Amino acid sequence: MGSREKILEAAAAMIAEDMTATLSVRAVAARAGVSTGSLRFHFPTQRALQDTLLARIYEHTFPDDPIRDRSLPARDRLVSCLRQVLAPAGVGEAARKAWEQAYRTFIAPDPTEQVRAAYLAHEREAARRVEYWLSALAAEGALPQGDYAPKVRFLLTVLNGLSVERALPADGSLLKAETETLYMAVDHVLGTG
Amino acid sequence: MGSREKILEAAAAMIAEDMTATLSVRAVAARAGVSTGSLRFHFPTQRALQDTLLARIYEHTFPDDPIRDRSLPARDRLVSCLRQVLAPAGVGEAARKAWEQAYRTFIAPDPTEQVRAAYLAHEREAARRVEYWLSALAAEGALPQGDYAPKVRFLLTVLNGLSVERALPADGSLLKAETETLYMAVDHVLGTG
DNA sequence: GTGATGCTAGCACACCGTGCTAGTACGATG
DNA sequence: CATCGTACTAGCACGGTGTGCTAGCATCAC
Repeated sequence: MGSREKILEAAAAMIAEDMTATLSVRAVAARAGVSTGSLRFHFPTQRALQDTLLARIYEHTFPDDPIRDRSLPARDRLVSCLRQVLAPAGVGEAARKAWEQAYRTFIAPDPTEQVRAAYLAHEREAARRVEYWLSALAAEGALPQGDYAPKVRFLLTVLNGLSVERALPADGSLLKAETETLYMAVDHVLGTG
Repeated sequence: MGSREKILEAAAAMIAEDMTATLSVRAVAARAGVSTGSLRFHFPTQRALQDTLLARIYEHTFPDDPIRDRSLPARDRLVSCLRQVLAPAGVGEAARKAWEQAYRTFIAPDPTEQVRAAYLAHEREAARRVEYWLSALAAEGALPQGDYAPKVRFLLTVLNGLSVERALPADGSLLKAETETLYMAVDHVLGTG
């Protein structure tokens, strides 16, 4: 097995064991039984490693991803994927229950290291998914390539806002407002607004 | 001037110059002309610095109606105004307390008509302020006139997301992420992105 | 043989946040 | 006056991060 493959396998294993793993150069290299220099050769930047790994993971789990269905405009696909992230937030009564759960686990208790780690795992997982979608759309030219981190954070913030608004009382049509807001956020990220 | 004040002033200056600045321990200490140990004494963790600075910014920048001050770009003014809405959300421990309050009053209880009305009053008040700012900016041509409702809802959703993220554990720089996200939202609304 | 190329190993550098210790200024207390 | 405790400052050390660089080792073409 080539070094490149050993590296990817080690990194995947580390991610699988602990979702909050940071995948540092030295840790991955050691785990793979490879030198840092070798890792650097195959993945010139740490970002490259993360990207390749991310693509590999999602390629494996979601062979036919809606993000790749080119029969729809990019913005529609991204919105649909974001809704997927939003889905566990529930609606109506379920949304309130979901927020009760979230509040009790992440906000109410003192932020011990354990609480922090648990939440950051959730957050990072969501970020990974969003980042993957953005990179997939960037591959087909729907948005410029580069550092997606700010855009990812932006979208996650919008999702957080929408999810809390699902638990709060609302006056008008939640669906319409939510859809409009989602498209605004997506249009900004894709530059299609 | 005390060290603590010098540190906060230096950090504020660095943020003002470049909103994407990272505010590392040594950079801030050097800029303030104090040692890293001294900085550590006043702010035991880097997160503490960020939180106090954020709080300082919010309490310090309270011009009565900055939206009409044409000496600043429209986007800066709008961001500054939105921060005003975000201010009651608090920072750090206060943010968690604030969310406890919000949760207990608006999410936890069954949404009786009274609860609904109370929340909607808040929401409408916030919406009114945002809409006022948008119309003021539209009057000077910073954005097209028309129906601001979708844009207002969009901005309020972003603010909701940011406020809940203040109460949740965070890994990186809250200040930087929050500023970037605010500017993204504002740039989209103003079409300046 | 002689290079050129692909890959590996490993060190060096410049950062980062944080812990720790020695030292200084100063007011309260004996 | 002397002494102690407290508030503060300075600065180093440690372990962590990503990245650049050089030297070495195969393997193939000529």
